[in-house]
Amino acid sequence: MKLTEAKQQFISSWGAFGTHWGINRTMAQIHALLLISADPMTQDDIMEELNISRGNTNMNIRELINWGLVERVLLTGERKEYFTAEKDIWKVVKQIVKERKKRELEPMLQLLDKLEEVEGDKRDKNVKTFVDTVSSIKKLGRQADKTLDTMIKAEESWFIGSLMKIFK
Amino acid sequence: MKLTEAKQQFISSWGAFGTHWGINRTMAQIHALLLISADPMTQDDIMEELNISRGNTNMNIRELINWGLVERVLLTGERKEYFTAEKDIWKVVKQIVKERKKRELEPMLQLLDKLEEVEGDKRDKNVKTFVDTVSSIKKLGRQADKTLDTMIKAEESWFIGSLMKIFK
DNA sequence: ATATATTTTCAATAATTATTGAAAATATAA
DNA sequence: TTATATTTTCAATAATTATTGAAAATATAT
Repeated sequence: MKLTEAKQQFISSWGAFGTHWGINRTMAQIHALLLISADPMTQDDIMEELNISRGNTNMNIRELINWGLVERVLLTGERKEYFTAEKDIWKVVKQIVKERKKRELEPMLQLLDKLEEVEGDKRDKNVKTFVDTVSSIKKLGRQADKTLDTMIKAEESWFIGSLMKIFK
Repeated sequence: MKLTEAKQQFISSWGAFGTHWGINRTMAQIHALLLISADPMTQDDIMEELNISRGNTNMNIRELINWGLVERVLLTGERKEYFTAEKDIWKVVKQIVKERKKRELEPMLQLLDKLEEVEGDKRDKNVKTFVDTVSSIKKLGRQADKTLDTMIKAEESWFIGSLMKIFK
């Protein structure tokens, strides 16, 4: 397979992958493109490569910057802005986990705390089922939160190395 | 907070949560409703509770059954079908992980295998960046795949207990 | 200062995805 | 068997989300 075709396939399937994770296709595609590009790219480069409009490109680059996955690069003597993606995949994964934890897991845990204090007699099976479900989700969620904190601080070798030896 | 309100909040935020994970709102809401309901429910019960149409309810129940999160219950002497959700949250999480691994991670790994074999001289930095990126994603992906296999086989106590002691 | 390049915004539009509801299919009862 | 209840399908429609493109804002050069 030629490089051009391989790049296309990677970008396209990374985009499709993203949509299963609540990320819009274009954002994932821009990320993919920057991941496999040796040099930083301008908005115009990205627009041309992916055949998308200026506005779309701009908004999705901003969003990638918000997620901490892409950064602006200033090249001396160049007027245009250049963009590049973090290439260390472990760092990328940790950054995504960190953001999603903050945006999704933590608010959910806060809500569950409130819901657990529902009024009513626990001898009522409807109350009991509700409270039990909420409690068990909360318990698992809190544990996930802690585990993810550990992971965010860890080196890649933690994941690649030790984990499997211990649980084999 | 009253049970009715708490239920509403739980269902609504579980639905919103789902949309960040590529699951449609209604499917997540039906799942939430069944999770916190003491007794199995019919399609009509669900339709009424969530204010959604028969077709929508039916399709999303089917999808939840495909995911292995909901099952049909036959009550003696009843003509209608009843549905109930697995209440053990650890089992639910494992089931979701299992399905997503199969549907998303495994196909992605297969693709990466192919892409890694791209033609071209690795001294060309474009080829090198592409191959290096693909390889490192693959490496992490394979490790994740193994780790998730271990998790799927494990007891909840694995997650709640040992993991933190080791990595504290 | 003015001119030009570049980035950002956002209303209009397009594309995608979810939902309805009624007809068809299936299952159970009489 | 026929009648009735229940489930399933799916074309039409609604709702949501993504994308465009041109105007406005900003930045840099002359």
